[in-house]
Amino acid sequence: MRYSAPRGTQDVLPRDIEKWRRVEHHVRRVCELYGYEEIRTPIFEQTELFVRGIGEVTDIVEKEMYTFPDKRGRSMTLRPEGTAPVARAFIEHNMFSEPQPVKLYYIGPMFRYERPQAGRQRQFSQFGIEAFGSGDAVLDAEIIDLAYTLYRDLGLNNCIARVNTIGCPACRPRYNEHIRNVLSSDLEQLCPNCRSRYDRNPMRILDCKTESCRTIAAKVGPIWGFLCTECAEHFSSLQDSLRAMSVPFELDPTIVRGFDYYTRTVFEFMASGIGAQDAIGGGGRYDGLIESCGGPPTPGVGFAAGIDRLLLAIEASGAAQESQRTLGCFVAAVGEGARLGAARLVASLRRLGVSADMDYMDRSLRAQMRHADRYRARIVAILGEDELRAGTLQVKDMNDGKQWEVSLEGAADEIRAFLQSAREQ
RNA sequence: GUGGAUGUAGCUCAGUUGGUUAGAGUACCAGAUUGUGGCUCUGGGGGUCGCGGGUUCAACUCCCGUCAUCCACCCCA
Repeated sequence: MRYSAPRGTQDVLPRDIEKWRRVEHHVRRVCELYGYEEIRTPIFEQTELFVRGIGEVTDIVEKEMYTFPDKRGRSMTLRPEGTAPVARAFIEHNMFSEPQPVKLYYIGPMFRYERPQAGRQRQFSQFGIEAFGSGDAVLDAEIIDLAYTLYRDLGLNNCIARVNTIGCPACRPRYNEHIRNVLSSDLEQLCPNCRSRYDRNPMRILDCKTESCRTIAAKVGPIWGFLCTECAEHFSSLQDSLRAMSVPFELDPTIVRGFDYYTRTVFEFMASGIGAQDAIGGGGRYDGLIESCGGPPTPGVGFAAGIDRLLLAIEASGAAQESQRTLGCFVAAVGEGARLGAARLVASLRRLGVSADMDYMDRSLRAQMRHADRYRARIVAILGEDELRAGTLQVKDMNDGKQWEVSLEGAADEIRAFLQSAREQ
């Protein structure tokens, strides 16, 4: 039996690891630059947390969760997103008694049982940020600015935030009512999906991709005019803040987002050239979430982005480089008697902080040189019977081919010094 | 969950209207007068042709099923 990685999962091989580390590095750097602290939550939670947090009638909860019973029969679920677990931790550790707002970020694998395709895996990596405790629209803008800054730092230019508001439980029903009124005569023309949305969640009709639905939905018009005064103020304050921060954005009334917990601000970032799954980040405000997860009424805003898709977008936009292993010193041993001496030298080099390696395949000197070259070793130290007798070592600079002799005693220090000065040039 | 495309060496792919021991490039290993890398040359190992049936004298090739991968729908990061 030959095993393969489970459907929708992938191995990140050594040659690609540098790309991942680079993105993860920038994520951590930018988040901390903006005052967010890392939090790590479990990879699985009680199923109930996601059902309550994300919403019972969302696609994620209805058909995409990796749910399993543990040995005591309790229903557990591999986290499909990061916000609900972080909200749970916020409540569990009484963070509402810490200085507000509490600004957290996370990064790690998420799981959704879906058919894989370009930019969509069953296990995928996501990072996200959450700010709890403040309802200030400036904070919403700060988060969009953080995302924008990160994309720029990763080399993703022409990234623009598409921003909208979806009101609050006070004013949204009026807009939903409006949508139903406008579309009541066109019900027959809508796709089956949208027909059921008409009753359950009419706003979702606005971001349907079906051409016919889009033309029909176009006559609904944006929510702006239906907002309550608080939501309208919040929305205009958000735009003022974005402008003050010089964050480019465009208003897009079709952005409505998929989770139940969103209120007021919602936004998305798209990339081009990475396939049909082109959302590389999105988020919004969720003032009701903490309460619905069992905590005190606490406002919050957040954002999440898929690392895998960022990588695709970086790849599509051009410069991405493969990792190459490099070695400070390869020690080539000739003859059985030299092997021990080579092992001793390799060990001392490593203790001095010089990356070093040797041959373990009983190769000829020629083959060892070839390998040193493939390992991209800067220098090769050659130790044979002659050198052993004389207590010396041949050292060769693989860049210019120059070779010289050093005394075996203190060779490690000399090699280290050479590499040091070579690096400084 | 639905639809389409594709499965031949580690990787990228050839393989003629079905016809003998299934090929190339690359990667890997070794060697090129026995102690020196990149370039070049030579040789070598490596494939139950995804899997299971069927048609046929004969199947990598045709048919059915199945599994996997990719792409798209749905939805999202």
